Amino acid sequence: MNSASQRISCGTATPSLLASTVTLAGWVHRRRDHGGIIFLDLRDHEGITQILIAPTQVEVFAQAESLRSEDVVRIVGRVQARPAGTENERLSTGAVEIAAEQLTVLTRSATPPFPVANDDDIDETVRLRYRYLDLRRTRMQRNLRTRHRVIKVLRDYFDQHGFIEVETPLLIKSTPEGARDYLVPSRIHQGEFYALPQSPQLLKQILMIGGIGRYMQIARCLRDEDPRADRQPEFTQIDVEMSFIEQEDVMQIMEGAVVTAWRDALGIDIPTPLPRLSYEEAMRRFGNDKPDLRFGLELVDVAELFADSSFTTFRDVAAQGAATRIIALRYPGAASLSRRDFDALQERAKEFGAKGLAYITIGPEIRGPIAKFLSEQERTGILAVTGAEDGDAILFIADRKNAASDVAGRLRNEIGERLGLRDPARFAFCWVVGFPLFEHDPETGAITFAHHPFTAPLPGQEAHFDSDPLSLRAQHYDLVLNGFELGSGSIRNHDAAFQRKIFHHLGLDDTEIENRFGFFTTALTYGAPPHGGMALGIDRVVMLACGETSIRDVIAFPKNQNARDVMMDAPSPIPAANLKELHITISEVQPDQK
RNA sequence: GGCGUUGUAGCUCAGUUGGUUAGAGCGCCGCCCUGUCACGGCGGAGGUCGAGGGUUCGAGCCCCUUCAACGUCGCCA
Repeated sequence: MNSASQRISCGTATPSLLASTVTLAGWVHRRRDHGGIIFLDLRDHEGITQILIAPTQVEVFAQAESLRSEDVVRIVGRVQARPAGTENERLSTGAVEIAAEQLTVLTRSATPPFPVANDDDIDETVRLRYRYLDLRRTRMQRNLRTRHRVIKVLRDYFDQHGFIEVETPLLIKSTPEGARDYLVPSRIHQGEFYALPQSPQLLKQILMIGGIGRYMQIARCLRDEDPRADRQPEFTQIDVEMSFIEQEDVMQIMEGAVVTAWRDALGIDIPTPLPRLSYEEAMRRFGNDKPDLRFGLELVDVAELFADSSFTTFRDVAAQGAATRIIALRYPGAASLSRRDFDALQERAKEFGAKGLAYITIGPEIRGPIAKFLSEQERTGILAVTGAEDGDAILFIADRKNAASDVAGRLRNEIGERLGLRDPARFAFCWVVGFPLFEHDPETGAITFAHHPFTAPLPGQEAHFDSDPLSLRAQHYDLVLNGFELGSGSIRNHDAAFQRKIFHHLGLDDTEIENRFGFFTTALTYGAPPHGGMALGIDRVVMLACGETSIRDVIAFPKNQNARDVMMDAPSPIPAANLKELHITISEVQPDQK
């Protein structure tokens, strides 16, 4: 290498370097070979610089002719202004080019299976198999850098607010509630298993008992459940816990965290305070405990309009009062949809769990299968409460309260999607508070916790604790963005006896409590401070910040929807000797498996 | 586990009512080209039509089974 040359990156070739000799290295982004002259676009993590290979440089020219996409080269050359009229305004380095004097091929690349030089959509399996090539592309470079900046800003924010980062172990005890655990067999202890943490929940609470005061961690969490676009077997939370605080304190800190992240990492100002909705209100207006507030189209209760209706289906539902809902949902512009379209919409509603979907269309006349049942008074009332206009359709969902809300909420999101109202460049945050403490498990009918069993109820409900547990509200708060739950938190029970009472409500006897949570209930007896916290799903935060629709696009090495790493091919069988050492025998292997 | 969509060249896709030898663009290989920047021109190679079975004189196309990817429901304290 020329010792007199200055090392620069492919993103920093500027006119200030004119006439100096520089060294730069990178990947061959593109080669434009004109026969008598060759242009190389050289790329590294900072940008692209054009290299000029002149025919007078005989040896360099001969080597450049052999270059192919993604070969790795080092160039020594002089920075020169591009001839007038040949500047490239789309490149930050487009005013200059490097006239190559030396060219060293550092590595040859095999022909890439897909183009690295653009962000065209490629089958995701292929992207993941060759993830190192995908990571070179602009999209993943940008996403991972955004991810870094968001995490960096959050770490700094919590540091400035007196939090310290504490690492918690990955090999912990299985506590078989909630999600399925990933298990790790113990070699030393035959037949025993560690679990990988679904979250550091109990550990961070014990850190509070340990006097840490303000804890945060960029924490990896592992749950053995089926992946989705917004769920991975392993994912990252920014996990927070605080002592001697109340719900409002945690919400203020976390609100500040996301607003700071958007401002300092993304350059976007989010108006504060963030809107707050009660759980009841969210379900009533949006049919969802994570409402997408980028658009209106709110759910409208119309049961009272049908109290004396000749449409008996609705009248019967309305007669059941508060246990049921009849919801009207405006679908702007849908009056022109065909019968087929509405049939498809009804199918969709049934997929969402609806028993049926009634609808009318608004125009000079009100039409639709149920129109003939509607009195003039009902028609007027419906138009008034929904605000529907000519050209709209109105959908009706009538069912038990929770089912109707849920179906209508899903339909609302679907309509918002169809109408293009879910603009990824808009960020509509909100808090949802006042969740129930307990709920019915729809399968067993038993009482289960709505969030987790360590959540404290709102104070002042003692009178109902035993008589009507389902009426209890929790000190539990969710942060929601654009219809995604970004994070969930609560004030925790810090009284050992009360925590035990909660466990009893959930059907655990003292022996089970001792076996599963004994270490924790014991810790609570030694002066646990009042405490609470929250965790934000970083992958979802960054996904939305990047305008992506899958968290796989903001994770360097994600699993596919079958929980498989297709680059490494994991999971994979292991040698019998390893199994033996772990005291494991495989009881059955399906014959079609490899 | 259920449902939906998709599966054709390395990549992105087209392929009519079932009908001769399955196509395009990009990429790849060769030749030409001195100011391009998605350089251009000429030529060429490249296919288990996801897999298996069936119907048919004949299947990329129709039927059955199956696999995979993505989306979704269940699931995700």
